Formats: sequence, C-alpha cells, structure tokens
Amino acid sequence: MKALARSLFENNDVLFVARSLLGKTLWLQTETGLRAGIITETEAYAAQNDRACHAANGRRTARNEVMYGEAGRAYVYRCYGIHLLLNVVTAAVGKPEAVLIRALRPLGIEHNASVASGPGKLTKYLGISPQHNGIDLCDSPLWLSEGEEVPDEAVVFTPRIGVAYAGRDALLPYRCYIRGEKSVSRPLFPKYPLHI
DNA sequence: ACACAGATACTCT
DNA sequence: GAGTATCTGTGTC
Repeated sequence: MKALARSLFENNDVLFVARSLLGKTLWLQTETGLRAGIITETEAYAAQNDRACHAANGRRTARNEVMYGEAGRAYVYRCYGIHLLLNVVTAAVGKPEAVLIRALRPLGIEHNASVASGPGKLTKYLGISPQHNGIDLCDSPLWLSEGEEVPDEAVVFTPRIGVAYAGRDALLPYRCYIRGEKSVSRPLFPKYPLHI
C-alpha cells in the first residue's frame, strides 16, 4: 500500500491533521512480520503555546528534537518508564507540532478489538521500538496509507487524556476519535480534574 | 461499574 | 529528586 504524501503532514493546522488521520492505515514491517491497523483515535499537540505539548514554551531538548524537524517523521518516546508512544510530526520545520496516535482497530485480528486500544498498547501491538524515533513515515518500514473514509458526523472531539498538568489547555478539544469504535481507549467522555 | 496502586526508566530541574 | 501524553491487576460497590 502506497505511503501517504508528506504534504498532508506539512499542514500547519495540527488538529486538521489529527482528524484527517482517522481512518488511515498504519503499517509496520518487522523481522517478525507485517502488522497494520486502522487509526481510530488521535490527539493534536500544538507547538509552543500548548502547555500540554512537549515543546511548550519553546522547550527544545534531546527528547523532543524531532518535533522541530521535518513533517512526516515519527516521534517515539517512553512514557511512565514502560510504554512507548508514537506521534506523527506535523507542520513546517521549526514549528514543533505532532499528532499522537492513540488507538488502532487491528487488521487481521479484528476479533481482538482491544489489542491496540491505547497509545501504549498500539506500539506494543505493532512492534515499535525506541529506534523508530525520527524515522520517515513517508519512506520506511513504518508508514501510513489510505484506509476508510470517515465522515464528519462520525468524528467525536473531546479534551485530551492524561494532560491535567496543562491547566486551561487540558480542556482544549484536541482529541478525536471515530464514534462507535470498539478500539477507542475511552469511548465515553472522561472525568477531568478542573484546575485552571 | 469504578477506584486505586504498582510497575518502571528516562527526562529535566 | 520529581514527574510522567499508561496499563494491568486487584479490591470494593
């Protein structure tokens, strides 16, 4: 399946890209085989002004360096010491935005809808490793292709998960998922601690 | 159906 | 040293 063109990721509206990735197919070819899934849940992280973003206030470190680079590359980082999380870098070079891929409907083993129903679970399902950090999703064994059309009526927007530390930005509706999907990590609207 | 704790390692102060 | 874009198992209603 043909990889998506970089032009989609170069868009400077990260929420638009997050929504556009719903229904796309994510693939990873490893030594143990080819795995794929339909993206059913994403989150947008919007550069310097977004306090939930790793690049908030222009923070630039070894960890988040790829966010400042070319769109269409993978930003993989370790969370809670245990889980690897996969993002797609978006926007122009120097504008550190990314879309977190939060859930997949696995292809080939549809009976197990929950095997990739969360950002840490999907990287384990696909076989993502820290070495995938920075690789080009437009030309590598980790890539995106077309999948299913997702009409606007099927897209639900909610605040993002696990970013209460971001104050008012924790309330931004930057999470999107496909209504009715069994693989979504938290289909119902979550409870949010509201400290602004 | 929640609610909680524990795991675990890396990043940044 | 503190915090973390999470997941699982166990306990309670």
